Amino acid sequence: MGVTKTQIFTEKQNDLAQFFKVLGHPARVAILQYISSQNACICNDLVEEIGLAQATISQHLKELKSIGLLNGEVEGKSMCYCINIERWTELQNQLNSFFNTTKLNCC
Amino acid sequence: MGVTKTQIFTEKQNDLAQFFKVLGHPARVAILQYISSQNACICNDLVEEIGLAQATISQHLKELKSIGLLNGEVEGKSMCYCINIERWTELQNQLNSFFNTTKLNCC
DNA sequence: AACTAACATCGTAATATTGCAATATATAAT
DNA sequence: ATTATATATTGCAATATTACGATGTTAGTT
Repeated sequence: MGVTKTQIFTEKQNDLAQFFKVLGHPARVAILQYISSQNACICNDLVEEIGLAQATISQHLKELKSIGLLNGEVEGKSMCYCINIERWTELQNQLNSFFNTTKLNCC
Repeated sequence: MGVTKTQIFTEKQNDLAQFFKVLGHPARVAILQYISSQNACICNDLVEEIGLAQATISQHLKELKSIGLLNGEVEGKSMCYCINIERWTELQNQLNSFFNTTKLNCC
């Protein structure tokens, strides 16, 4: 086995979990924090800043892009990655909605 | 390889990522939602409700416990799992803090 | 055109996760 | 004491993730 049985869950549950999963790696948390601390961002900075190989950083960036959290623009021979504000806010709301609607019944 | 290089990240980054990671599985999202929809909860219900084997559910519950999100009390021959309200709120705040402080600079 | 810089992608090794059957444990019922 | 029920743990197979070297690709430089 080893396959997550996505088919037995709702689309919302899968989406939410997918989003959590992408944020569930310290490198990706660090990447988001670093990008947000700059006004612009060039991937090569990240390699030095984070301390992982270029290929690895590129892979993490891809995952962050996959949930729409990052926009990438070509800028000369560099890439300029930045946070997609709309998506960022949307995800924060979705997440708070999950936390709030998951009511706090206790036995 | 295959090991996450936790040592190159801060404790906060690792903690936050760990928390996201635990929530990053649809079964665990579903478990939290189901528990919250009941006043009490018995694990056996979850097996029928979620549709995974008992061993698998037990494993997911263990991970949710590992970040302090669930309390488990013995109740007769059953277990009564419930959400740890304090921890729940604490995590929600931590998470919003991450979203808010990760400023929205864009290029 | 050849060269360089900045990524992206591929291939692969190491490790982690998922899921379940089998088994262990603990409590209640008979 | 034996049996039944509920949950935890163990062991294992299948798959996913992480990390990186090697190689591709694309855009600027000489």
